[in-house]
Amino acid sequence: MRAAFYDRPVVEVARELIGCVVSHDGRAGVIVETEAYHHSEPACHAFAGLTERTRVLFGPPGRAYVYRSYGIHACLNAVCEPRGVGAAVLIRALEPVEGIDLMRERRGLDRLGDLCSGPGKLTRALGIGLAENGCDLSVGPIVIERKPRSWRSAQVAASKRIGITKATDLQWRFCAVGSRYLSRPAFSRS
DNA sequence: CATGGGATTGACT
DNA sequence: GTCAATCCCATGC
Repeated sequence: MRAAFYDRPVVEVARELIGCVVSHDGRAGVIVETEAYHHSEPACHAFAGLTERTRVLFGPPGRAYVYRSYGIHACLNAVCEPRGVGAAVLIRALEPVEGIDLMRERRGLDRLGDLCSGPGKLTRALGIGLAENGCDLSVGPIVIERKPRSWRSAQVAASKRIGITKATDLQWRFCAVGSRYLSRPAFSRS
C-alpha cells in the first residue's frame, strides 16, 4: 500500500494490516498477527527518543523498520503516523502462501505452522535482515500489499501485547480469529 | 567506562 | 518449566 495507508493512528493501521500480504525475495505470507507501538508509551523503541537505531522509526510512514532483537533475530515493523512521530506496527506472524519450500529450507523445518509463527521466525523464513531497514514498503525489496478478497471480511481480535515488561495493559495486539499460524493463541494467561 | 536488559527462539530438563 | 546466544543502547558510577 501507499504511504497514506500508514499515515494514520498506529493502532488503526495495526488492525487493518491483518490479512494483508508481505512478500520478499520470492516468498510471501498473509499477516495474521500484529502489535502497535507508539512513542508515548515506554514499550516502544521511540520512547527514549531519536538514536541511530530508531532513525527510521521517526522517518516517513510506509517504510520498513527492521531491528535486531536479543542480539540475534531481526524483527520487521511498518513505520506509521506522520514523519517525526515515532510509531510502528510489529509484524508478528504470517500464514505462508508463496515460496514455502524456500521458507522450509531457510528455517530447517517442515511444519507449515512453525515457519512464520513469530517475529524472528518470519524474517528468517522470508530472508529479511537489517540490510532492508528503511526500505519503502510500496517499492521493495520488502512489499506489503492489500488483502486478497478472501481476507476482506476476516475477524480480528485485540489483546495484550507479548514479550514486554512496560505498558503491558494496552490491548494493542491484533490477531486473525481462528488462525493456526499465530505466535501464540489470541488469549493466553502467561 | 561497566553493566544490564530486551518487541525471541530453540534446545534441553 | 529453564537457559544461553549475542548486540544495541540506556543508565549509572
